[in-house]
Order: sequence, then structure tokens, then C-alpha cells
Amino acid sequence: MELREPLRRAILEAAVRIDPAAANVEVIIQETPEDLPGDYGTPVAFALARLLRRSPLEIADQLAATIQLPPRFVRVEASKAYLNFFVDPASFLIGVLYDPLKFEETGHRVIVEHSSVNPNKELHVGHLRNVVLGDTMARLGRWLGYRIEVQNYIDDTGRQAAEALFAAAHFGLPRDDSKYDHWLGELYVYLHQELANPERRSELEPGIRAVMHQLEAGERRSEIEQVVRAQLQTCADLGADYDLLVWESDIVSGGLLRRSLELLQASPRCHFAAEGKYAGCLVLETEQVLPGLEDPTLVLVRSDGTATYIAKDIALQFWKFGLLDGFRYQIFGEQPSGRPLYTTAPQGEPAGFGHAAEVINVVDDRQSYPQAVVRAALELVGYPMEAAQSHHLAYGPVLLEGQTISGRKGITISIDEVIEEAVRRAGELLSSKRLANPDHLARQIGIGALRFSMLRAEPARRVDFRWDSALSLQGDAAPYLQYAAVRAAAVIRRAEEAGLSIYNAEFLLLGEAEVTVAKVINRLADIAMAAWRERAPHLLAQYALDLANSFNIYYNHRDPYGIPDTRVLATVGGQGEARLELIKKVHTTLSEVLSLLGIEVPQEM
RNA sequence: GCACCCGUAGCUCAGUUGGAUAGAGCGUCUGACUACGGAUCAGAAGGCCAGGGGUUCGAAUCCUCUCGGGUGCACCA
Repeated sequence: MELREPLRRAILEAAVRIDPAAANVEVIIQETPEDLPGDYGTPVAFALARLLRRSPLEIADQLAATIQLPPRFVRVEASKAYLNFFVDPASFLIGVLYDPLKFEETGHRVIVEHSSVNPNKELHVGHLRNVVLGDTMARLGRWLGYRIEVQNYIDDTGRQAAEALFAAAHFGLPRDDSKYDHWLGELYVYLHQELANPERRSELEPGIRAVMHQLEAGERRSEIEQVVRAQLQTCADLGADYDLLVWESDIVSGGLLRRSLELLQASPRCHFAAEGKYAGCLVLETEQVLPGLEDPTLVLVRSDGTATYIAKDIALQFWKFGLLDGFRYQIFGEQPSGRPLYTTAPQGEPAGFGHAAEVINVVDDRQSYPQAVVRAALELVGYPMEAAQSHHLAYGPVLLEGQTISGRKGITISIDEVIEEAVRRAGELLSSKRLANPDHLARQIGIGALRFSMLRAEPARRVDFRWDSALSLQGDAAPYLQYAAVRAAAVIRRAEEAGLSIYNAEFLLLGEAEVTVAKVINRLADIAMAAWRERAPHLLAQYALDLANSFNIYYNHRDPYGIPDTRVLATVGGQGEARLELIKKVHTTLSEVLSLLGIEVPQEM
């Protein structure tokens, strides 16, 4: 329910009435800290004191006397120089409980690119963070009414993919029954052990080269597809899905690269180097745009005529904003979620992908520089608005028990393995309970716990993956949220069985305890918008904890004699019915937030 | 060397655009009608918000310097 704006306007009107010079003052509204009087407050008197050169206490008193309270507020009080407002519990609760909280579809087109894992081996816990962050942003964006297109970039011409395919053919191991990406990954790692020996390296190198050429020509795409399908299975297990796979080779074959280079060459910073270190290369001079490089000259096209990855990244970003076109598309398959998945394909048909107004690239923070180059390139070719809407959601690395992940040193854990263990641990905890569907529940809990562990901290922070904390089933973790939702559902079910009806609800019998919960419920819209704006999904995760916590506190509340005083059942005069309405709102709000986080709400636990 | 990120309780983390007394979880200690579902709740202990200087009525938050940790700076991706 929109509550701040009316209050802000009322405060501003009162201020202007006191002194017209106050017209431009910034009015900040916040919830009052616990144990202090009032529900919402503002420190606006401080700002006015400076502006009007008068005492803030005096101004606060005068504002309190002057202000015309907006609906749902009954009282205002100056406390020190703060102005504190008191809501009327009944009308405030009705306002919060029956606010539909629906964001209008805006048509604002946003591309969220995430995952983008090299197609040469299985996903590990480092990728886990990427997938979960990206998927959560996509869910949030959709909920906010934006038209979200989720893309996954497939680097099918890179050396890593070539090495994996080479290894698979060269070492000729029979295909076992493990998942294809795991099988391939093992051969890839084995190849790297061989490559450590310089003699072996020179023996094997030509074969790898040959595969790279084949990949560039698009000849072995079906093998890459097989890896991608195996990898996508893992993402689906995590609850992530996509709209479009973008293949690197299609950027070249579709002419996007060529067109973007033409655009770039209009800029004086982009030119062919005729001589010197970069003779024969098309280069971009970045020193004016971006500091921090030892050598600010960036190669876009090598002297052998092939493009560097950054050139393709720039082309892709140009395409995302509709500066150029050239892709063709076809269906790739249907995902477990039901969403169809498309892919770029040379033999496909044109379709309406791209043309975004905003782009979010979920990429780890080691790539901050290239991401900045991509943004700067938009500016260089005359698209400053697009540059401003070009976002990099940068996240820190995932460590494994304090160590840097390294496939070659064997310091790595696959997501598939982690999911299995998470589900196993959840199942163990359930074994003592009588449940209708323990296996399904164990998955919901295990995967929820995993996702939450990747979401709870700020993206910029590096996270240390430890089994005990990542899979923690107690404390500030997903099961706490799920439990609160299940508990709320149980209360609702019991109350309905008892025949409580909304028509008997008497909101005048509700008070401070209910208002406290409702205030938390009412934060969601602001939190969701901030999480989107700041690209900070952890705000949602933290909010979910706040909401579940405030409900649990309410549920367990006792009067000074130790008697539960917030019960739904065993009350009279419509109080229980009104409380039930609050609990229903807690349940829908919590379910909403959990679905944004990609955490399922179990039927039982 | 240059550039970017991080530093808050023993540990892992929160802290809306600068606002009132810096909050959780884990761990430690003590409790809660034998339950509208105890995977919960109440309480105790635990802080020079890395350190110095500055701006401000007000700083964990902004500026600056220092220290500690991480990352980036290829005709790789």
C-alpha cells in the first residue's frame, strides 16, 4: 500500500505553510526504531532547520501542530526533532491486507544474460552463484512488470570447447553412463595433465587446432549441443530457465560482428594499426575512456583477420540494444518449467528477440574491465542512453573451504554433486517424520537451501562455500522461510476447518502486534524495486528473513503472564477472523518472495 | 606500478537515498501452558563498524590518507 507519498506530501505542505522557502526540502520517511513512539517518522526538521535557520525542535513542534494527517494516520508527535506518526491500526491493517500489490506490465524490455558457461565440462559451485543471481533477477524483473528475455551465451568456438572435443575423440574412452558434461569434463582435465608436458603439448596442439577450425566452421555443433543440454539439465534442477541461447559462432556467421566493426570504425578511437606492435590489427584506444590498463590499446581484430572475444562481446551488446541485426532462430526444446527455449541458428528464421531498453549481464567481477569496455563502446558509437542502461551484475568468486576453485588442482565440486548432497541431508532430517512425499520435500528443501546460500550475501562479496553453512537447514536459511510459510498455511487450514469467516472479521480488535507485522509486509514493494535498481537480490533474501521472523515472533507472542495472546482460534468477537486475514497476507507475501528467490513452498515439512 | 572490489560480535553475514540506542544466524549460557506445527520463540554474554584525518546538527554509510585481503592489466576467453 502506498503510504509514504501521501505522508510526504502532507509534511511538505505543512512545511511550506510555515515558510515557502521549504518547498524543495527532501522529506525522508522511515519506520520508527523499535521501542520509540510512533510507526513512521521523519527527520525533516533537521533539513528545514538549515534551510530556514531556525531550531529544529521548534520546527518539529510547529510541523506537528500544522500538519494535516493523511488517511490511516491518527496522531503526530514531535520527539526530539523527529516527527513521529501513529497509524490507526484498523484502517492501516485493512489498507495493507487488501492491497493487491500488482505491478503493471510496462513493456520495458530487459535482457538478462546469465550462466554462459563454457561448453566443455559440468557446472561447478562457482557457476552456481551466477545461475542463481541471474535467475533471481529475471524472476524479479518479470514480477515488476518488465518484459524479460533471459539469454545464455554459448562460447562454441573457444579453445576450451575445442580441447574438450579433441580429448573426447583422441583418448577414445568409451562413453560411460555418467552425465555427458561430467564425462567430457573428465577427459578435458586429463588432457590438461598431458598438456603440462611440453613434448606432449607440441604433439597434441595440431589436433586441438584442427578442432578449433572445425568449430569455427560450425561443423561439430551437435556435440557442443550435447554438452549444453547436459548443463541445462543442472540449471533446470536449480529452477532456472532461459528464453534464448546465443551462439558465439552465429555472431560471426550472421554478420553481426562485421556490422559492429563498421559502427566502431566511425569512431576516431578505433583504427587499423599500420605499423608497430599491433601492425595489421584493428584496435581500440581506451586510455581516454577507461583508466587502469598498462597498455590501453585493445585488439579487436587480430593480424590474421580473426576477431577477439571482446569484439564479439561488443557486437552482441550492440545487438542486444537493437543497433544491429542478423541472427536467425529456431526452437531448441521445451524446458521442465514449460517455457520454450530458442536458440540462434544459421538455418533458422528471423524473430523478435533483442531490441532491449536495458541489459543486465551477470558476469563475475574478474571481467569488470571487459564489461566496462562493452559499455564504453556503446558510448563511442553514439548511444549514451544505451550505455547508461548497460549493466554488469558483478559478483565475487566462490571459494571452496577457503581455497580458490581450480579444476586442475582438483579443488572443485560440481553443482550436480552439491544438489545430491543437499537433498540427502534434507532427507536425513525428514526421516523421523511421517510425511506424504518425503523425496519431493527433500528436493524442495535442499535446493532452496542452496539457492538461498548464494543469494543472502551482497554479490560483491566473495563467498566461501562450506558444506555446513551452504547446506545449513537451520538459522538464517531457506528452511526457516519455508517453515514459516508452511506454518502459516497450517494455521489458515485449521481456521478454515473451524469455519472462521472473513465476514465476521473485526479489525478494531487488532492492535500493535498486528501492525508490527503489517509494516513488514508493506515494505515489499520498496524492497523489490530497490533490489532491481541496485541489482542486489540479497535485499530480497534479507527481506524474506525479516518477514518470516516477524511472523514467527507474532505467532509465539505472549502477554506478560505468559499466555499466548495472538491466537486465531479460541477468540471471540471477530478478533480471530481478523488475525486470520493478517496471516493469509503473510502467507501470500512470503510465498511471493520465495518464488522470486526461486525457493519452493512445500505443502508440509 | 596503475585500476577496481572487500574489511561491522569468536565465525558467517545484514544495515533502503547520511538519521533516533549498529541488528540477525551459528557457537556459548538460561528459559517457554506437553503445542492453532518446537525446523519456533523469550533472555544473557559478546562491538574503538580495520586505523587516522575531514565534511555535517547527525557518519558503519560521503571525502581523504594509511594498513590488511582479493581481483584485473595477452593478437586467451
